Amino acid sequence: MAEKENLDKAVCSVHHMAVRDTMDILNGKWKIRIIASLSFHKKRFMELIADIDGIAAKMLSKELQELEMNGLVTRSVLNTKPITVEYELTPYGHTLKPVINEMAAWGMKHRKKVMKGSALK
Amino acid sequence: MAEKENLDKAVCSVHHMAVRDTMDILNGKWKIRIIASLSFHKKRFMELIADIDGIAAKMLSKELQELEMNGLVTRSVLNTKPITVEYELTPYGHTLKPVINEMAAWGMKHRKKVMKGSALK
DNA sequence: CGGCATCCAATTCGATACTG
DNA sequence: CAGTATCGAATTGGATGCCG
Repeated sequence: MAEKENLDKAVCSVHHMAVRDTMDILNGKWKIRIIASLSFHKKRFMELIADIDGIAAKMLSKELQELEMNGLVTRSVLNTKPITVEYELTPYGHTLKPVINEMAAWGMKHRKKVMKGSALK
Repeated sequence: MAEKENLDKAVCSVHHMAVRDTMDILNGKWKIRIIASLSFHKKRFMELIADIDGIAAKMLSKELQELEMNGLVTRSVLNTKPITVEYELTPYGHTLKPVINEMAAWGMKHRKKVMKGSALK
């Protein structure tokens, strides 16, 4: 029984450490939203600004760089004039889709409660 | 084809809005970690502090209050001396488990890359 | 268009000290 | 033990100007 308890603790601990690792990659206010926005199509800088309401260009730029450094997003500069830049999820970035999809599913299910919750603020 | 494109945009938009709603509830640096920590057992304030390494008492207190306001967590004061306070996920809070579990699954799969990524910083 | 640099305001975060 | 108060630091945000 003490063993079972220890196993229990170990499972819980591993689980929580894994969540922490994921959150380390997805740190910052906007990363999850950026990945969600890119999970269907590649997008240009301006499209991301329009899609992610509330984000400032400075923050988008900064968090895109961090995502790129972590290998989740690629940045492609196209030879147009004026310049065009496309951001796209890498295959590695796409592995986050199940996470994003669960979030979207939860958000849709609990939309009403979310509204109520935000009204309480 | 134009219709298909519009449908595409609509699906994408709804998906992204749902993610935004979820992130509105889970705003702040620590909420997901707190919920992950509570997803197995109810815990006391000090246990949460110990479990979520790096969090300050002030932030834990603040984010727990927000989670409580949004109906995700309950706070119970026990008549012991000194006082004991237990935090527990509500049934509503438990509906976030699939989200947390996906995060944990991703973190475990990509642990090596996460390490590499953090080394790059 | 897609940024970066700068300055400044607002918000968030964290360490320490203190209370019931 | 479970917080709150306070202060200072860090992060975030907006506005503007500039550049290729």
